Amino acid sequence: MSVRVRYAPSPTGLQHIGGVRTALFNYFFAKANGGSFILRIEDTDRERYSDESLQDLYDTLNWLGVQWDEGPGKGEYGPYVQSERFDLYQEYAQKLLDEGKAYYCFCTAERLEQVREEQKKTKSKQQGYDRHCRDLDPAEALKRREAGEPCVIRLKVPMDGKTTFHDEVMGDITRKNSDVSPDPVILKTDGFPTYHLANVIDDHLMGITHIMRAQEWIPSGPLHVILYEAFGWTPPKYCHLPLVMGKDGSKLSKRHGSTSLVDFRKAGYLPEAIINYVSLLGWSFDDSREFFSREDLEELFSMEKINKAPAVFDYRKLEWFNGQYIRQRSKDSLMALLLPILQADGVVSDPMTDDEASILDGAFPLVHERLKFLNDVSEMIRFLFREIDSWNADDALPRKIEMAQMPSILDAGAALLDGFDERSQEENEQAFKDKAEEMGLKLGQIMQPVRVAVTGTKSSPPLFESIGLLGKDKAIARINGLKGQIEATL
RNA sequence: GUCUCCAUCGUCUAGGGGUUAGGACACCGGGUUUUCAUCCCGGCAACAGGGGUUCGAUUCCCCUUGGAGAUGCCA
Repeated sequence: MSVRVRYAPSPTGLQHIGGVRTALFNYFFAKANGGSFILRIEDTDRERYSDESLQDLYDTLNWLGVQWDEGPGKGEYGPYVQSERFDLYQEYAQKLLDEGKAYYCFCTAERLEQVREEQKKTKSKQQGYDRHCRDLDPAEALKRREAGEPCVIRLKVPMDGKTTFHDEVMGDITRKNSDVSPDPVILKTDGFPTYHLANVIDDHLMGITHIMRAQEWIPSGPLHVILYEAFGWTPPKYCHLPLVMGKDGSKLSKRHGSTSLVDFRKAGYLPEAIINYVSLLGWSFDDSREFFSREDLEELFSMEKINKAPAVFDYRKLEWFNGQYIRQRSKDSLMALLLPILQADGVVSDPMTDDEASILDGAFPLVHERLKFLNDVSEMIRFLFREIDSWNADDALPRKIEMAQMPSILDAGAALLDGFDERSQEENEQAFKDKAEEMGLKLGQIMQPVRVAVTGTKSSPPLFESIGLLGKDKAIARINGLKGQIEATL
């Protein structure tokens, strides 16, 4: 039987690292086994549902290059949106009702709240619902329901015995039935199913062979098995993925930093960096290899190498991957990403002028080696396209130099640029060295003021290349500009 | 509280009854270099603790400790 796995997100928020990790693992597992990856939308929470979340889901998967074999509007097992399967759930819930495996419950939210309070206060061992309506006479209950009294349907969880399910990663997991959530709601007042019901029905009907999801679902594993048994179905295989944690060891969330994929996208991360890094959260290949493209993973991913312990999300390593992948990108493909950023930041015009295009072309190699995030590009090369309004004189001031010496150093720098175009890179460097020596300075003590004057910052792409791109006249003008600014303060 | 799960460098991990416990990020040092990066070289750094089993445990078992997750008409 061929592998069929699914990613079944709830469109109630932006796609985040945890969800994407689950999606990716499912996707890779399907691909590596010649199976199908199914996308199912679990939009049963009508309160929290949002169209934006749904759009974000599609955007994110597309950005990552993850394509689903079946999903909304595509495939034989549809519909793949749970709200469109509404009637199906009624039907199956009714079946459980008819067989005495589920029951109507008329308890109000207030009563439930009270029960919970009481349990908390008395430190009762019994947790959750007190099964108040479990033994209502079914005929009586039906009458009340038909009279319009709001109600839910709850599953009758066996009160003794135990339930075991096998997890491909964890091994056997057993829970006493008395410890399983006591009679959870499977159909809500609004007629929509809860996760447990919808999930089990859909996974069964869609022929899902492996359920790969985060470990936070382990506790409801036995409950789901009980549901499968109630329907007389065989549960699929389970594979619970280790949780992704923040630095403090709790489940990764917004307070740990950016977690949504849009954030990463906006911050200038490359999809290949995210894919590579995330694939290594709870999975590994061997003792040395750590670079994997999406295509590699589609081939190499294996369930056996998933590990059990939770993984802390390390932003620094992701950054490092991002830098690596930026350097791996071809000029064209990186430019295609950089140009819109430069335009949005007003560094170059839209469309670019010929001048800008040629400067940018020359600046590319400089930037390629230096970029960690795509978005850093604007700050890095703005000075090549836009004038500098004012300088930070302290930045320009080298160690062991007085501000009063700066005008003469800057003059020397400007003078050196006079013959800049006629000299080679090496000759220019030599000229600066000679001049520095002549003035009793170290090379850096003349380079730094000039660098800050020309680029506006202490750290910049190589100075001579920058001046070459900018044009020596502009460079000289900036040097004089900084000099003027300093003189005004002396 | 209760239930379940987990436990190798700070982090991601490899390994597995006998290894100098390997790699990567981060960090520190050095080299290249006009700054910043890149790049190269080197270093620091781990089997949570206690019991077993065994000739021998980091590896297998148990306990303790620590951590996490779940305990919703959210998924």
